[in-house]
Amino acid sequence: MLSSVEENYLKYIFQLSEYSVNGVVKTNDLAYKLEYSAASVTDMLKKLADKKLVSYKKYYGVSLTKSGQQIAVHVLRKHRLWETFLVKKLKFTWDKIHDIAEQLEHIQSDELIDKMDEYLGYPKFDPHGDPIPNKNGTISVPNVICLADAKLKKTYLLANVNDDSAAFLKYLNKIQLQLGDKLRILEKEEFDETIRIAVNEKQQYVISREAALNMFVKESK
Amino acid sequence: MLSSVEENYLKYIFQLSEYSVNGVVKTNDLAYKLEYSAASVTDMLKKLADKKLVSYKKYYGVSLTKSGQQIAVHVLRKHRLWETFLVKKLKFTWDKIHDIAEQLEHIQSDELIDKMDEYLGYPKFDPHGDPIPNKNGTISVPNVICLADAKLKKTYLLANVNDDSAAFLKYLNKIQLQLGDKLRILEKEEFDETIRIAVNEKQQYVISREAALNMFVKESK
DNA sequence: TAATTTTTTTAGCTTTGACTAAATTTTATT
DNA sequence: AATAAAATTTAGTCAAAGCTAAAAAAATTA
Repeated sequence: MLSSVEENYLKYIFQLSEYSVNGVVKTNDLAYKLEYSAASVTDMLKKLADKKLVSYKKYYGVSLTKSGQQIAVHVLRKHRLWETFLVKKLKFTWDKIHDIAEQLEHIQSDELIDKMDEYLGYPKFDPHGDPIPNKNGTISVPNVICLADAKLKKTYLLANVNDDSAAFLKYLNKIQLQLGDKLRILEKEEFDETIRIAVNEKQQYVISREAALNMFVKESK
Repeated sequence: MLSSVEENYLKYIFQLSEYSVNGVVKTNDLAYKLEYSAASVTDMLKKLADKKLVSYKKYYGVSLTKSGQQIAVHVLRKHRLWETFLVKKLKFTWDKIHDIAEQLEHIQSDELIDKMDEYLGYPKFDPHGDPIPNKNGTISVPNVICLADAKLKKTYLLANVNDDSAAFLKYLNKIQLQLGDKLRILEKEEFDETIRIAVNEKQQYVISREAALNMFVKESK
């Protein structure tokens, strides 16, 4: 069984490798992310390589092995399920949950996380809009993007909402927004990250970042 | 901020001190409980004494200071709230929750535990029938005992039930048991820990240990 | 290409919190 | 009271996981 520290290394290697060439992560980048010295990171990478969780080549970089990736994805699954729990059940605001989930993700119990998944109704996205890997480690990467990431002037269809609270549903109702509706991005305000949209080429609304994070859209052809 | 290891020491000192004279706990007893060597325990006790969390006298024993006790009770509160959550919300059986709660009790976030308390409806007892300290650290020690601990031949009044699941309430209904009813303990079966009771000097029922753990009684005068 | 800068690794140190073996203190027994 | 046994502490070791400073390799620039 791995320590939480080892789990953390794997998780961050995974996250950095998503934006790197060939999944190879540089020692310094990882050190920066973890806020450790590069020397400490080098040490740990050698240990993880001994355990066959990463392949590490001196002065070149590190990438996850199959088993290393499985563990990383499992940690990510735990992290995102806990975040979902904190927001959906305990009514935390989405900006306060990261540090707590950072601790909770290292609790060791498969039964716990599976029951939590069921309790939450097998959510596909966490409160930040990130996909939650399922029990087998597959991450649904549908061709939808979070409305918060939508491009200016483009038109999208509302594909998914990630909040079933009464308040949110009421809000959607109020602005007459339904799954399948056409959304055109008219303006993105840098200051408070609100988004002005036109719904079905008719009414215009200003959408807060909180709301946008719960809405997922696909490109309209 | 204390490490989980330190928190654990304080928790176990507290628990052992409840059954000791003057709250003084012996090094060896603590070592046995923690499954560590006595030498390791001595080491840690010196460190905890430096931090004014315990008073420790060589060859004599250790007891908690005021601040040490506050922390111990807070850890106990977390442990018991998490156990309650696991049983009430995630439908764990009461015998599987200890090891998970042992990990969860060290998550650091007051906001989390207070929201959890609220979410659970401020329960007073955990699934094992142990009292849950409140936010201020006061442990309600009502003059009730768990039915599972009731003495043979004695008569009690049902004072409290610690399970509001539909199934349990339906069960209580079925055996026509209500708060305030008189329960006489007719027989305690060693083999499976079931208890045979007479309700209001009339019907007799065999109560399973699971059920008895959720029922709290006070002595009938 | 040679020199310089940046990145990465090596070497050696620190703390936490375990361990065993030996020494000491306390308790129990003759 | 003297001795034996049990409990506890001291001393020294180890692994995990961090650190800094110095050395080495790679990348960049002159």
